[in-house]
Amino acid sequence: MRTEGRAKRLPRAVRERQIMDAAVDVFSRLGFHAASMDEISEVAGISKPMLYAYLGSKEELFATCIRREATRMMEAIATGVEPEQEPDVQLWSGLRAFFGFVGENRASWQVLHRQASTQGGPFAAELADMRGRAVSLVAALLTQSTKAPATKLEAESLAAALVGAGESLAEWWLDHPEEPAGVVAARLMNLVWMGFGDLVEGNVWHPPSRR
Amino acid sequence: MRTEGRAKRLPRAVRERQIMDAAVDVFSRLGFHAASMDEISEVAGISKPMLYAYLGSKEELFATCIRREATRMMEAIATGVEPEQEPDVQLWSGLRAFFGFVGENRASWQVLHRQASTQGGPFAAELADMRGRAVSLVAALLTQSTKAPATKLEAESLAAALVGAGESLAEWWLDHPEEPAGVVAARLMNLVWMGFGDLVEGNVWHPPSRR
DNA sequence: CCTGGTACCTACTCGCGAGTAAGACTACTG
DNA sequence: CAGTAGTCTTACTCGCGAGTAGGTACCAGG
Repeated sequence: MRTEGRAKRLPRAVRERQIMDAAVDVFSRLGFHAASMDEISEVAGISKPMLYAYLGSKEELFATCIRREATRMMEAIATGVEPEQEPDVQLWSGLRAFFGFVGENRASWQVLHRQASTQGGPFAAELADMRGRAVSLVAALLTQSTKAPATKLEAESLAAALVGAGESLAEWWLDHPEEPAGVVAARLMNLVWMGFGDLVEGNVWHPPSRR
Repeated sequence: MRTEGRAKRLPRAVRERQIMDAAVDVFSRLGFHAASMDEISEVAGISKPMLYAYLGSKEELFATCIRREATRMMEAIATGVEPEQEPDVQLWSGLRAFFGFVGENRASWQVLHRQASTQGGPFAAELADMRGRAVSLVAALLTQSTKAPATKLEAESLAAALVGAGESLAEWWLDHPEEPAGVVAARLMNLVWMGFGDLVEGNVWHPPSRR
């Protein structure tokens, strides 16, 4: 708890990471507009001019946050899924990785999705870019697994719906933190793979064996 | 296009509706924080003190907007679905009513969902309340249609997932306005009723006969 | 034609937050 | 022990937006 005095001298790279962490924290709690550069600098443990010297304007800082967190998340998902497995297993791994990331990085998800999507301009574009990558991933998975003659466009739109459902469920999850990640992921898996039509008949999907 | 001069004298009730319409418009375009009372008053065609005299502070005004739009939407859905039909048909009607409303009232949906959910405090509570009503509706539908021994809790959570998926798809739709409402609704219907497992086999859901 | 009440206005105050000017402290390099 | 490059600060300016004081136009009923 420092309140006064000079901050310890640190190399630029380290300071920049501290500042980014503070920024993600504050943006996620307050939103872009309500967050003030004063508060970010205080949380980061430095003074405002440092902020401007290192990360530029408020908008630049926010965009940088989005890019960093988006990259972190896509990497988490990519390392969680192995391309040679069955389609449903791949989807299952992807969902678990996704919800795992969101669960352990609520702030990241907040700033990424909730904040970025409500501020217009370049921020939403940044987010849309990430979503596009996710949709392509799922679409490829679907195309690969489809036996029926489905068009590329149809796969794309279904993938978009699934990604949307995932985003939404994560959003919902933020307000119901008591549920474990695995349960939420399994719920979505069942919903999108089996459908209500099967579920009300008692047919559920489960992962093949253990692990 | 008035730019100067006095506004026509109007009874209070009429003015209040004009102001609410303007507020929904501005809040949806700019978000709560970025929206200014000056701009709302200008769009409404009156001066700022009128705003304060009639609708109170900025926060009160925003909360009033949310309540009004939430009520409008729930009514639109309720009138669209007939309780004596088959479960899947009920769901289908509900989805069409929902996406129909969102399509014809983008601004309402923006202020309702995107804005209300990002501002904390009483706004999110207002929204959560509406979502709760929607979830109960769907949960009842599911419980009624289930033959398997599903718990109430399971129905609730599945309903939450479905409502979440709907919210999300509507959200996505805002950024892809070229799609017609019926197509988006059908997509979600297929996804949640059939599931990918069926869809990749070529099994799709369709409404029973025409209309 | 006066008298009140309601709709409506111009023209402020005041705090908050983005962004900056100008300099002070530290540490390494010769 | 200079000199210099990079870190860090205090202490501002300045505009914008929430909320208000103190009126002016307009329409009743007497």
